[in-house]
Amino acid sequence: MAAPETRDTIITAADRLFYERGFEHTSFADVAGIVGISRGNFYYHFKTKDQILDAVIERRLADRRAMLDQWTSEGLTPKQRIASFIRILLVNEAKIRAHGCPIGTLFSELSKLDHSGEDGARRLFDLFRIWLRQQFHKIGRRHDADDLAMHILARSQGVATLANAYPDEAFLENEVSLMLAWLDAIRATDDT
Amino acid sequence: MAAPETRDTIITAADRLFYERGFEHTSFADVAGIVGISRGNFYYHFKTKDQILDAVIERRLADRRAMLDQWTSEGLTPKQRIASFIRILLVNEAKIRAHGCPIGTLFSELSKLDHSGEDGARRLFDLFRIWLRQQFHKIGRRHDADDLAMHILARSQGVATLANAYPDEAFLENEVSLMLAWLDAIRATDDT
DNA sequence: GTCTATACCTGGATAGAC
DNA sequence: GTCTATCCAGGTATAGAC
Repeated sequence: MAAPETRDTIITAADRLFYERGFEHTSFADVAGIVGISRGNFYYHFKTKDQILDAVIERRLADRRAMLDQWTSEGLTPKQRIASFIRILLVNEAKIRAHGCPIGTLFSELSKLDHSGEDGARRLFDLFRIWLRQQFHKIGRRHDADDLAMHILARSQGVATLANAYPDEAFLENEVSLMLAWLDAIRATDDT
Repeated sequence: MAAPETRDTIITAADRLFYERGFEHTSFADVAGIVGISRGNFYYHFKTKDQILDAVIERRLADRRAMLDQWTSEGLTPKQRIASFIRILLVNEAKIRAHGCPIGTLFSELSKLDHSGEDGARRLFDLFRIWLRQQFHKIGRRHDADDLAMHILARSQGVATLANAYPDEAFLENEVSLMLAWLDAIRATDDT
């Protein structure tokens, strides 16, 4: 039963390196070095680099899904749940300043590679988009729930990008406050 | 006098490919193929790949600077100038849907490579940030001009990222409308 | 399941002829 | 200024021993 453990360790290491250095810039040697196995052994667990990417995306999907599920089952109101989403920027502040958003930067990279994994990365956006849409729907914003979801997703992405470009400034905290204020001002009435 | 032309053509081709495929994923052979020269000839014009990157960044800086200078000298009000900035998203809509923001995606990539060019890419953000700050300052927002500049920069970045992820949706136009409405509501009074 | 050794290719970079 | 030929490093992937 040692194999699954190694496989898991590889995914964890690859997940980290893909985030910190990017997918293409990360080599098998890099991952193998961290895991402490030989490059040859790698191919016992993953046939190609794309397979590791797929596994990393699945891992990220599972992680995020678990997080959203927890918020959903915690007895929070929909608004409080959306606030939790916004506060991800604060919880992961140090990493975002250093490497940007793990979802946004991965998508951006794969998009340029015209890589098939682009679809996988988009599923990460979809996960949040659909979940956010549901929350806005519950608030009563039935007609523009998706627009609001996309709006808050975009704001988060932009904040992550600029926080990465200007990591030593108070910008990130300021913007989170603005987003929470925006959320607070949301009323249970549709635009139309 | 043929040399400068070739050099210029190389920069133009590299600029396009770095945007469409990313810096690292673009090879000398790719650029040479478009320009129509041999790989060897390349090194007469640029000693290293980093030198091409520097030239591309300088080119982008000059292009954007010229655009901002034009708006500044066109007799527009500061608000109208900021609106012009926001409408970049519409002017370049097709490209943004296909490849994201040329500045944001370049920065994101170089950031992960811990590349020295990261500083160059940040200068592109700085160019817009300082210019936007000046416009908000002229409106009368002396105390939070920089915050407002960063806010609109971040919004633009986020919109570009998500428009790239969901290119076939009306999202981009919706968000531009929201940003213009936000701008319209700005009053000449400081927060403090 | 893990190792070493190695094949093979791509891509950056150099040398030197024209 | 442009070319061809070539070197070399790094990276994916395979073969086969242990």
